[in-house]
Amino acid sequence: MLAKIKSGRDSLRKSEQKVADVILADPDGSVQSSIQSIASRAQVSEPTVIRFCRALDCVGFQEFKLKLAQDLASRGTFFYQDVSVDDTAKELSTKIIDGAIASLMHVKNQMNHATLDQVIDLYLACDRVEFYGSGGSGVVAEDAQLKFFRLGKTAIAYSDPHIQHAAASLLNERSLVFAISASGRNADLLHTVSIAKDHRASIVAITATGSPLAAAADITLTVDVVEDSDIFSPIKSRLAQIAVLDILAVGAAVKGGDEILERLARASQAIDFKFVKDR
Amino acid sequence: MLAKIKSGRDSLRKSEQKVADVILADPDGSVQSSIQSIASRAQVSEPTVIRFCRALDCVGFQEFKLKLAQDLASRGTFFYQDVSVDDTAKELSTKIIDGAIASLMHVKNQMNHATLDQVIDLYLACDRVEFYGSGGSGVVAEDAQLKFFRLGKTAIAYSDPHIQHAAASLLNERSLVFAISASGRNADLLHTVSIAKDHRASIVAITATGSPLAAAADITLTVDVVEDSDIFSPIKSRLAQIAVLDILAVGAAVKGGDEILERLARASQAIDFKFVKDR
DNA sequence: TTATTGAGGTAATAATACTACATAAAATAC
DNA sequence: GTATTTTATGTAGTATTATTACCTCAATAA
Repeated sequence: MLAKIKSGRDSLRKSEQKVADVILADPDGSVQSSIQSIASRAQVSEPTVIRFCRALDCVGFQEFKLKLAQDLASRGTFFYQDVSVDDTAKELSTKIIDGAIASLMHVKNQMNHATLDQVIDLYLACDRVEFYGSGGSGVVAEDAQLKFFRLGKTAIAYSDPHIQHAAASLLNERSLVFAISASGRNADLLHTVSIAKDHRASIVAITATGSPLAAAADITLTVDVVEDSDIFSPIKSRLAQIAVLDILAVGAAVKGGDEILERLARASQAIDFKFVKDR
Repeated sequence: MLAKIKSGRDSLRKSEQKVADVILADPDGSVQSSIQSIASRAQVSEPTVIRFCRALDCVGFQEFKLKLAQDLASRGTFFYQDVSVDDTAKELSTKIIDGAIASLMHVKNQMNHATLDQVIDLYLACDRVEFYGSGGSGVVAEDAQLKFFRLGKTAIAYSDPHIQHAAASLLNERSLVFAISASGRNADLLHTVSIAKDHRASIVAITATGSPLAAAADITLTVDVVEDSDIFSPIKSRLAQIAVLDILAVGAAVKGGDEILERLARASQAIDFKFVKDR
C-alpha cells in the first residue's frame, strides 16, 4: 500500500498528491487520523481525500485506512537502533522490541542444527544436568533449570561462582554442564569449567564465538549479539540465550520419546494443580 | 489483540462475551464491519460493543478495529506454530523462534504508551521498588532486579511466596511493587499484593487483561500471550514480560535525567570492572 | 469569445460511533 | 425475605465522520 502510494503519486491529480505527501510523511499518524484532519493537513477538501482513496482502488476512506494499517503492521523491518534521551515512550518500546526481534532472527539464522542435535543427544544420555551462569546469565541458568527439570532428570542452576565451583567438583562422567556467558570471558566460570572437566563432565557452552569459554567447552552453541547499543540494559543476549535453551529443552522433550513426554505430562499436571491459579 | 480477547474473554460481562465470540469466530470479517453489524450479530446493543472495546484498553471501537487489523496482518509473517514430535532440529528452532518473535511483535502492538509513562513516573517518584513473581515469573523478577538496581534506587526481587509476603508488610507509601504473573491468578501473589496495598505501596501488575491481579493493581501493563502451543515450555510469556520490564528500565533511565544517567554510568563502570570477563 | 471538460470545493445527507440516562438484574445488607 | 445498593445492559439522542450531489472555476479547444 505504501509502495503503491509512492509509485502512483505522480499520476495523481495535483491536490491528491498533497494528500499522498501528507500520508507518506507520517503513515503511522495517518492511520489514526480522521478524514478531516488529513484533509486539513493537506489543505484540501474532504472529498479530495476520498477521491485519493478511490484512485488507490479502495472503496472508501475506511478501507484505505485499514489497508494502510495492515501494511504498516506487517512490514517486517526490524533493526537495531540506539535509544536516545529524547525518545518518547512509543519510540523507546519500538526500538527495544525491534532490537530484540532482530537479535532473535539473528540467532535463528546462525543456529547450527547439527550441534543442536549433538547437544540434545548429550542431554538424553546424561544422568544430571547443571547450569552455570553469573549476573544476567544467572537468570538464564535459572530459567533453564525450570525448563529442564520438568523433563524428569535432575537439573540444577547455580549463579554464585563459589557454589558453582563446589558443585563442579562433585560431578562425574555422566554429568552435563551448561556454561552460560554472553562474553565467554568470565574468569570464575572458566575456572569452574576446568574443574568440571577434571571430573570428566561434558561441557556445553552457550557463548560468543572464539571466546575462551568456547575454546574450553566440548561443544559450543554460539550466541553472538552486538551489545553496543545495550548501554542501558542487555536484553538482547538475554533473550537469545533463553531462546537457545528453550529450543534445546523442547528438542529434548520431542526427541526423548514417550518416556520423557510422559514425565513431562506428569510434571505439567502437578504444575497445573498447584497453579490452577497461575501456571 | 486476538490473544488478549481470548485470554480476557472469561473476565468480561455476559453480553460482552457474546461480542468476543462473534469477533473470535470471524476476526477477518470483523475488521471490516461496522459497530452495528457486530452488535446485531452478537445480539447486543451498540454501547455494549463499545464497552467491550474499552475493556480491552481501547479508547473506542475505531481504535479496537485498527489494532485488530494490525494484529491480523502481522500474524502472517511470523506465527505461532505448534511443534510436533517428528520435527527436525531445524524446524524446531524455526518454530520456536518465530513464535517468540510473534509474541514480541504482539507486545509491541498492544503496548499502551500512556500507561508506560505513568509507570515510569511512579518509579521515578518512589523510594524503593520490589519485584514479586513465582516460578517462571520469578526468573523475570530477578532479571528486573538486575536491570533496575543499576539505576541507583533500591531494587529487590523475591520469588518465594512466603518471603514476598513478609517483604510486603514492610513496605510504605513510598514503595513501588511490580507483581508479575502470566495468568494473574496466582493466589499467593494476590494475597501479597493485598498486604502491600494495606501498607499503601503502589502496585503495578505485569499480567493478563482482566485477570484478578490486574483488578487488584493500581496500574496494569498487560502482557497477553496465547500459551496453548507452549505445552513444552512457556517461553513466550517469559520473553514478553522481560521485554516490557526492559522498556520500563530503559525508559526510566532516559526520563530520569542526568541524575539517573550518572548513577547508571557508575554502575556500568563497576560492572565492567568486575566483568571485564562477562557482563 | 464561447462551449466543453475536468479538477476541486461547498453544503447537505447518510452512516457511524459515542454519550447520557433509564431500567432491569444481581449482589449485598439488614 | 425484603430493602438497598451496585452492576449490567438497553434506549434514545447527539456528535462525529464519511459520503454524495451539486456547483464553480479554470483550462483547453473550436
